[in-house]
Amino acid sequence: MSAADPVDELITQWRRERPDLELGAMATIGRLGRLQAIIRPAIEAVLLRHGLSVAEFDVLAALRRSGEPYVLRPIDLSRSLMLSPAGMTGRLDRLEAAGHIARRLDPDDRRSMLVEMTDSGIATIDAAVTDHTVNEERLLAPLTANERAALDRTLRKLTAAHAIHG
Amino acid sequence: MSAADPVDELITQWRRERPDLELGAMATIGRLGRLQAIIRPAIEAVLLRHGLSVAEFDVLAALRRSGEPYVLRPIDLSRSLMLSPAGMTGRLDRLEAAGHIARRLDPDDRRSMLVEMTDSGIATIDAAVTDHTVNEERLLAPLTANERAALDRTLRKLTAAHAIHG
DNA sequence: TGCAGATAATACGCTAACGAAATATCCGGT
DNA sequence: ACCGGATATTTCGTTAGCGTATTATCTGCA
Repeated sequence: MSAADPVDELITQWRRERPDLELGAMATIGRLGRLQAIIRPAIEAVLLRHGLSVAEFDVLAALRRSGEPYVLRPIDLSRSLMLSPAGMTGRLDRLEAAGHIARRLDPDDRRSMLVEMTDSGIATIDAAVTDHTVNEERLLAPLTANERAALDRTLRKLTAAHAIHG
Repeated sequence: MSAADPVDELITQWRRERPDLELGAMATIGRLGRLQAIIRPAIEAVLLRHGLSVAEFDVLAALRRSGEPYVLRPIDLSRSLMLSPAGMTGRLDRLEAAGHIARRLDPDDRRSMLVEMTDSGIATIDAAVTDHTVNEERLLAPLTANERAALDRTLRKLTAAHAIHG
């Protein structure tokens, strides 16, 4: 229990001011947020070397994961990335300007567009995801294999529990 | 390993397209992000009942934790909330308009302001944090006491490891 | 066949953050 | 005592998201 931990400080302050509160969950959820605050810039830094923001990476990754011919509709992308359709329009505009994707009309549905990756987009996402996975392994490297497995199991259990009832 | 888990789907797709990648960390970090995506709206919903956004709650909470007389400088708030000074100006503007804080000149440093909570601000944050902690306990309720303790230990170890070297 | 309601993409206005610049003030070394 | 660099707040311009409205198109039912 090193006192240098910012979450411990926060909890200590709350306990002094509001000794009536149950603070265990606040501590753990606080650590969760703090971990994200550490991880996120570390991930951004690696993607930036490939000229990508996390937002752009996510779109190219969704296209790459979908397999050949790397074509999806904007509505599918917005759903799979949990982004509003309006927000997806903006992201696609930026990716198109960067030359990573191209938009064409969907021959089967004239309401819709088809988003396809360019050769540049494919090369960029393949190089970026290689670095990205190495980086993510590095970020979890302080944990033992057992700790990592337990963490993954616990996170899965939590997300599953909340996915069920909401 | 229920196939309904969106993270499992994502990993399965990547494994098919890029069998050369080490994907374990991506799965765990993906679950971490997904958990945040579940937790965040649940927290927002509770705070909204008190008329607060998470951003506003964080400011009032920092003031409340600081103890009597609930006064801090904007620069201290911006540092402790990891927010730019410009962003803090905006948040304080909104909290002032809502009547939760008041700004006055710092008698000891004329560059600086002092931010103090109003009675309304104190009443609001005390009610909100009570509900908030109950809500956070509920969010972790699917886990056993052992799982919660292990999760907290692991998160602490990870954040500590990265705080040291960066 | 034709029409009502659903659906896809985009445009628009709003919000809230950031970085940089401006302004005012403080402080340490000479 | 003074001056140069540091510090605190705010303003400004930019960015990127959201929700709503708009336009075009599709689909199912009478």
